Amino acid sequence: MADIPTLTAIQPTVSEGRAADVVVGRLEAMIVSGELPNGKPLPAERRLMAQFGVSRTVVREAIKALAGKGLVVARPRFRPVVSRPDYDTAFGVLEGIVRHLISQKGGVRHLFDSRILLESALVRMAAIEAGKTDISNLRDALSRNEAAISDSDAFYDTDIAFHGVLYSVPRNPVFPAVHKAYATWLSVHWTQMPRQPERNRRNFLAHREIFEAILSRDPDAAEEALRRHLVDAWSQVSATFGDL
Amino acid sequence: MADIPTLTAIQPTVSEGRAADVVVGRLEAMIVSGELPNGKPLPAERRLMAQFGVSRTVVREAIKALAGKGLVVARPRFRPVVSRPDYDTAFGVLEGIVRHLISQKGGVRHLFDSRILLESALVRMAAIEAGKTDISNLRDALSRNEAAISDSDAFYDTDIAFHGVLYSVPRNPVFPAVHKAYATWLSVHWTQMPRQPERNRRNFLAHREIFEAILSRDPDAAEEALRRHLVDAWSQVSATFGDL
DNA sequence: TGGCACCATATGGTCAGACAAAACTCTGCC
DNA sequence: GGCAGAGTTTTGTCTGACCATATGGTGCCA
Repeated sequence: MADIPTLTAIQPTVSEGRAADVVVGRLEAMIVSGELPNGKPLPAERRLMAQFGVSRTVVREAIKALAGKGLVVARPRFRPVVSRPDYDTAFGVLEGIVRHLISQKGGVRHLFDSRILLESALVRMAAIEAGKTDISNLRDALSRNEAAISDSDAFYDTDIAFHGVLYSVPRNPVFPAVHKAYATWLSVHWTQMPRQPERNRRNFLAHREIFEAILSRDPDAAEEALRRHLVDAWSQVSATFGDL
Repeated sequence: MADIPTLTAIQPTVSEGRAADVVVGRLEAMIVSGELPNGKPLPAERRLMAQFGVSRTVVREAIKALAGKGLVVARPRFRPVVSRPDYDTAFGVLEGIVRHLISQKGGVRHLFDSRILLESALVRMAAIEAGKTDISNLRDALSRNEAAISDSDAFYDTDIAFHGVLYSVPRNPVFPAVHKAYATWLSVHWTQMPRQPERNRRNFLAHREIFEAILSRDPDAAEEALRRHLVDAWSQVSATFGDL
């Protein structure tokens, strides 16, 4: 045996790997158990090094790793804040690497195509089994969308919100998180596009078409309308940015 | 200005934030540009600190951050290895947090339901526009699946492979990566289930049904068969594990 | 000549202590 | 009671050091 002495003070059973990993494991456990309450700042580094019997180097590496896992959010000069793992932070972790991915050739296209496929399935589902609440949410989102036609910024927000309702239909927290991720990752291109009320109206009409197909419980028509809408949106994007 | 002196040696324009972030940015650029070749180990920490004019502390934090972004893979006592960002490593980054997510109540269920929805869309697509190659891949995967009915381990692999062909139909690198992620994250439960040839045969028949619906270019039948298959698979899982 | 054991060195992992700058806290004043 | 300022914490970074292991070369032996 004869393992690193400092480790024995922490976790005698797990005597392998880096000390930082052990600290990470400990902190993870304390976060999920609620011993470190969500939203509260982590204890100070010096307190942690005393608590775990390791040097500050190790503590800081552990915190870095936690931040990479999305279990804490760390602004530069501030105390890291605990954030219990949820689906949004999961996709938040992807942020960094996805920025690289979409900057590669075809990256945006691949991402957008995946959205088309997923959202097609969602509208089908909506057409088949949307409940009263879903319909009502859709209707509200649609009317807000219409009201914003002359204000391109507001239209952008209500546009996203309308599509967002679709992602809420399955009552599965994975999908809203996916929606937020799509909105974030694709916003770079979308917000840079020239937007006129004319375009907004066109998009609103597409939304209404989708809504009406869902209302008539016609999945094929709903999917068809959605695909037309998204393909059209894509052609706007690619007309602006050229080869992606 | 009067910024940190060590930073001026690195990146005069970006004089904000932590020195480690600057190093991260530099290394990121060197990785995507290919200056640091994919698969090759990173330069030694002491070399990097000389190159960037920072202390080893900063270099090590930068490497940690890179690892968190999935741009390098770092085994404990070995040199970190450069890994150009791709869709697989993107989902690999999620590994840590997803383990927490699926351990929460309903986590596995949410993940599996999202798979059902996505895969439904994929079979529809396959039924509509699968090419000769896709059909042939499907057929091969199916026959390998049949041949493995009596060997549960092999059956498990060919089962995953069969579903994997579905994810390859859109010719979009996002989907194979998603498939791999699903397979990884759900394997914990799947491999622990009691598996007999009887069950394998049942699953194989479901696969064949899906394949034949695709062959007959019938998206509704294909989706229907797939949903039945996956819902059945889920009932096996939940019968084994109870409340998830 | 070729393979293997062994040793020197390079490198990663960790520690201790130090200092500047920014954040936090508490106190006293208005 | 609210606010400004001083003192205290805390983070970010640096330096220098030590240990254990990975790596690479060297010489021995078959």
